[in-house]
Amino acid sequence: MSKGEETRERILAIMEESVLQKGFGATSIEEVITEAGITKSGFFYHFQNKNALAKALLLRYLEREDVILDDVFNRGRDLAEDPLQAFLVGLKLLAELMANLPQEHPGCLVATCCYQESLFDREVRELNRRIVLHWRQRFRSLLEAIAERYPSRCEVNLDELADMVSATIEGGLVLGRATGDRQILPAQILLLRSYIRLLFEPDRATVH
Amino acid sequence: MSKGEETRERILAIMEESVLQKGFGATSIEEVITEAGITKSGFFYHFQNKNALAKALLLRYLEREDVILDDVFNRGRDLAEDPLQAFLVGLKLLAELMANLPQEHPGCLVATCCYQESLFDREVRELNRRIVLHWRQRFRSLLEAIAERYPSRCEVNLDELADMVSATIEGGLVLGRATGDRQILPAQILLLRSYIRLLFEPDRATVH
DNA sequence: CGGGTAACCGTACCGTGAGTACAGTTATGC
DNA sequence: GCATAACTGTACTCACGGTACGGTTACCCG
Repeated sequence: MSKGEETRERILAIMEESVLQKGFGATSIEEVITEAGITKSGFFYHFQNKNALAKALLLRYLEREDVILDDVFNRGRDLAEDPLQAFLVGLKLLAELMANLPQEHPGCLVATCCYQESLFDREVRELNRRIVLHWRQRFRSLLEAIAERYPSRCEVNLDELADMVSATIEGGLVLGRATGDRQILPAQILLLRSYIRLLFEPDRATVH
Repeated sequence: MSKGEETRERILAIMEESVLQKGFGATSIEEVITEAGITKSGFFYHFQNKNALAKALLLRYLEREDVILDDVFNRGRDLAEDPLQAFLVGLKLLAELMANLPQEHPGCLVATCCYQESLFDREVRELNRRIVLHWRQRFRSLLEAIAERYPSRCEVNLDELADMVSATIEGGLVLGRATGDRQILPAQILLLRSYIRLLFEPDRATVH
């Protein structure tokens, strides 16, 4: 990594932490460059403006999220070859991961962007949109494998069900952030898990 | 309503529309007072600062939300006396309501506040927290009536299940906003409804 | 109908933060 | 060792939140 890339990465890391903690609008360039040990000119050498920074941040975030989700659901697949069990394990691992996040868990950058729309240009919004559709695709493919093997107890659209995973995470983050209760997000993921079980898991007397 | 209250209300209405569309930080006092036809002095006569405005906005929002939710779930109760059926009808009505929102559906002020935290003081954040707990209470009481009559197929915590209603709405709003697809939110509410059915509805061959 | 107060207006000002301009400087990699 | 990348420094502009404060208008109440 060249020196330039290194500085750029440092800016992004500092920015991300602050944005997730305080929001995008409330994070000033000045405080970022102070912490990064550079000057304003240095900052604008790397990023045209705050918008470009947001875009880079979203891209970086997307990649990291992908790695985390890949990891969780791949481990699920390793532990159980059945697609349903694999997904359920993945959700449980995800819930555990979210429960053990270090202090003040971060929100989601996508949601942050959502509620700051006018600060960003069309390109950023389009990127935001693509991320959500990417998540849909990710979860849909897992759900398709499940639906192929197990009939669902209730007719559901797989795209919508895939969105439900994202929506649960986003919703759980909002509530967790609003209340300051970090257990809400993992609890919501486990409720989603329970729904998936009721939907696809073959009959038993009563599930517990 | 006195002239002062009228102006205050006008400010709040203009502010709310803009905040839901563009976010809190991106809505300037100047543009609000221009649209309201008053001066800066006039604005600061009514509100100490932007924070006080946010607080008033949240309170107003809470009341309106309450009216809407009361209406929807009371109508559910009127249409079916069984608490489960009443809740299911309420959810369906809510989904319909959300599907038919006029253009660019607004986000949620609570979520907006969540992702702008540092802009607000402790009082606003505390208010935000209380709103979420109020929602929990609201849905919990409906769910308790259901759980009393119907055994659940799967052990669930009623507080968490109550939160799931809020989380579904918040999550659906985020996704809808990010993608620009207004159908996501109602679809998510219907999925939640399907979960409630699977959880509590007595056995039939297959639910459709 | 007079007066007091609520509901503003006008003007001038400050601090902060985004962003621009542009010339100069240091460091790095080939 | 030299070109270029990676900055620094200084000096602005503009928008926005917020303050200060004196003056003005409108409304309600006795």
